[in-house]
Amino acid sequence: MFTLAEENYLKAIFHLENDCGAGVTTNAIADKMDTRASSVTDMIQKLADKKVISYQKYKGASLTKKGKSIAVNIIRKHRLWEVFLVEKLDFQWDEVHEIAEQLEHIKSNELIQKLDSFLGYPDFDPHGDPIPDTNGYIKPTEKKLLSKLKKNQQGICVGVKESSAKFLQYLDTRKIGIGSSIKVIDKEDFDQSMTIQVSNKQFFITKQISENLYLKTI
Amino acid sequence: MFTLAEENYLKAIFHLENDCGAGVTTNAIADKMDTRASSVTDMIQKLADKKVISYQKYKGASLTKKGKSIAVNIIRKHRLWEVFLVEKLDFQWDEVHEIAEQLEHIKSNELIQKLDSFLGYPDFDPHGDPIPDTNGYIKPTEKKLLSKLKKNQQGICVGVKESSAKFLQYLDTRKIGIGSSIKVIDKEDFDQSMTIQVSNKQFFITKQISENLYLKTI
DNA sequence: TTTAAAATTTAGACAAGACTAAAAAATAAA
DNA sequence: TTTATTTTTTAGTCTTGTCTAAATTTTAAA
Repeated sequence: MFTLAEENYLKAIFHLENDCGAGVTTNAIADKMDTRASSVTDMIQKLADKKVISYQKYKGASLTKKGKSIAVNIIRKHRLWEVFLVEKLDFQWDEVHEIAEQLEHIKSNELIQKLDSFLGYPDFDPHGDPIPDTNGYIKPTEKKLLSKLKKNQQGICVGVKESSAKFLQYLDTRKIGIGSSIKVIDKEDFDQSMTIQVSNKQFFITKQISENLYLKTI
Repeated sequence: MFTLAEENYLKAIFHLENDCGAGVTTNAIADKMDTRASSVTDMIQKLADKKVISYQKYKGASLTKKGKSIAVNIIRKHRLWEVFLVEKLDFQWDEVHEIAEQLEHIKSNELIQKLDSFLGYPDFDPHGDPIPDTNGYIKPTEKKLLSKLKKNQQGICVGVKESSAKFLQYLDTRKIGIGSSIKVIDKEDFDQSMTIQVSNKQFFITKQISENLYLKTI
């Protein structure tokens, strides 16, 4: 059985490995977990003892099969709870992350199986992230960052990379959400800023925004 | 903010104070929490510093207004989650206690308010225990232990005192549940054992059973 | 390639929450 | 009321997870 702290480290390492490839550095983890490098070293040594990560001094860490399976299960729980909060309890999509951070640590396989069924076996969470199945399988999705699109290309918004409340609220005020159709009207080479069209309205957005919106192109 | 351990102590003290009157002894708490008296002493000193219990050396502890309010809120959360698990996720009443023990510590007032609304503002949990309202008010119920009834008296089962899975399963196999009509057919003075009738069937039950079933007499 | 800077690890300390063993206080029995 | 027993508290230790400061290793720069 794993402690709350251990579970959070595993989750952080999973996300870092996913975003930046294998071999996660101590500092990267410290940064993500908002803690000190020395604390991270302590913990990854403990996790290596437990065979959930492989680790060599000064060389960074990466999840073992077992570690990955634990991490994916936590992510599965997190995303299912987010669906519950939005679909059943009428939370907004920017309000659910923190609560799901707590709920993801509740230990009961039967609970998650029943919750999944109650929610109708959803495929995606409210931010468009795929929900791993019972076996930890994550359906690969062909999604593209809005920032990668060229002038006149368009797509459907299928997810957000960042899911901070502030960013999500920014999107809300512009009526951008999962399912929105977005077209690049103009793109500035110099700073990657864009003019986009979302259902008849045009917006000017910075690179910071376009790098955090996932589209499915059509 | 209170830690998980602190919350569990407050809850235990609340229940003990409710069952046996004010001034809860160190040993009683140790017993309930399955820990050592010395650990309890450490904790109640900390809780006294935080003004959630009043405590004098060797004299036992009792909750302050603030402590009681925290304890009741945890109990409110526990019972609402139990309703959710049984009503929405189709758990049996003997399966929900352990999961609710975890869920009761999730911190979000909005979550509980929305859960309450989602469940239709239930008054009782699946074991017949009243659910405190937002202000911590617990509706007083006139319920009586089955063991207090005399021969030929009867009532409706409105709750259980103990809610261990084993006891609840015992009741299940005899088709006794919340709402069951129970009549005392015979009572043995010597050991307080009883013969009771539940919808046409008669059972022999020991004192240990009758002391854990609450009835509303009619 | 040697030096400087950055990243990582170790050493030692601390708080929370538990434990054992021993001391002190309260209660029950003689 | 004095003694014996039970209850409670204190003292000291342990584990988990964190921290700071210092030492070590790796990487980047000159």
